[in-house]
Amino acid sequence: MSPNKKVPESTISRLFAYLRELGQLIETGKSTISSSELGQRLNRSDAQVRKDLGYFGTFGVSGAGYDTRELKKALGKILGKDKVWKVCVVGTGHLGSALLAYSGFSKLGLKITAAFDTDIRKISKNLEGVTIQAIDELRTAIPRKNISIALLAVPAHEAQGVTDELVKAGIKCIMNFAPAALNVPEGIKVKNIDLSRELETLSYFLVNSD
Amino acid sequence: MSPNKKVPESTISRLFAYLRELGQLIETGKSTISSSELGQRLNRSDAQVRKDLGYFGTFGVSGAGYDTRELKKALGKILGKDKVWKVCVVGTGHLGSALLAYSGFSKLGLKITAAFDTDIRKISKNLEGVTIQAIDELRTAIPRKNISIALLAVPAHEAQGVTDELVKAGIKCIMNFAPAALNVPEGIKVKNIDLSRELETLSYFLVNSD
DNA sequence: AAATGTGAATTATTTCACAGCC
DNA sequence: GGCTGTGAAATAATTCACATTT
Repeated sequence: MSPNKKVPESTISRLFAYLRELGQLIETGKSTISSSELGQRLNRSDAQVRKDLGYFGTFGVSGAGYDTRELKKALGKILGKDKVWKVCVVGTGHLGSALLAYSGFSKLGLKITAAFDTDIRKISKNLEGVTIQAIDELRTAIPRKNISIALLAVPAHEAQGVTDELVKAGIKCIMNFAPAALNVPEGIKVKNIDLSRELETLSYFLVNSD
Repeated sequence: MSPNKKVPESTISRLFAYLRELGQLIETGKSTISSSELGQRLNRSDAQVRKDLGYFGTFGVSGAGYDTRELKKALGKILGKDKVWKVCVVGTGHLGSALLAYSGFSKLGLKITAAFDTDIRKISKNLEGVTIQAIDELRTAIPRKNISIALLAVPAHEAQGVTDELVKAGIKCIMNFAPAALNVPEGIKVKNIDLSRELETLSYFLVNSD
């Protein structure tokens, strides 16, 4: 019952929210939940919850709802939470360092395994248990360590160049924190997190809210 | 020619990208640009660029394209970049501190004016030029300092409680970094930045990409 | 009775395509 | 000829509504 129809990215994102909520529900001893209650907790409609789940199969019981434990297990499987993916951080400036210091990765099924920087002075320094390597080593280190995700935290003008290197090294996913539009070949996933832009959009709301 | 039709949020977000690109184009001495070239630089179609701009008026010249300087000025006005908005940070843990340390806010038209935390040991400490205040002071400090944006970087279980306080204090926008669904009254803008979830979604891609 | 699963309807967003202007 | 502005068409996402199951 894998997705035969294309699944919207927003659905995937919500499934992770459901998964997290289910974890909490289980902790509080709840063994069953309806789509409407689960939706309510996350400010979503019951229909949306059911539709989202419907992309992947049938998990509920008519009249009763969903078994929290079962659904959590099923979602975990679907979303790849039963695996651990290796991650590297590229760029160890302000943001890169903050990412390296973030302790929540293991709970997300991610493991930071390498860090790269162009700044010669930083190389071989140890940051949060990871030794910073030169960017040129990325090409060999990524396949050797079997890293599939790169967190790209370099300045905008370096982003495309580094991306090309990452692609050559065989990276599968890039989470791009630089305010730059990256070009990558088919089959490589780029997720853009442009915090500045998100912040800026608030000012539009403020201008147009009176 | 203000938005008579509802403008998609995605359009607003792209307009900021256009604005930024225009800044760079002007620096390189480009005085005119077509929708297709601007789009190309940002991996967007020419039609999308024109449609986005079309929500707010007509800025181009048939056959010639857009005057970079004029368009930049017009977009800046539309998007509220000619104003400065005051911001507070709530929660001065790992992420909150990183936000306080981020130096790019002024370029975004934002000014960090206050910081709040529940941890008594942190109160009255100075962080990046801002004195940390107790959460209870938020209620009076926000209206007094005319703060309209809150960056919410508290643990998930505190998020709703703090949000209620922020709302009472008259905040207009909340950028929520906690993995929690916030309830706010009509007219208040919440922007959710759930970095964990974004990271998690990559693992779904990896599971389903072979 | 309660709640699922799902086609159909609705709404939102993007792309197409072309008349009109410079 | 090149390029804008914009209705119309296509595509995507969400919501509705209801037949069906327990």
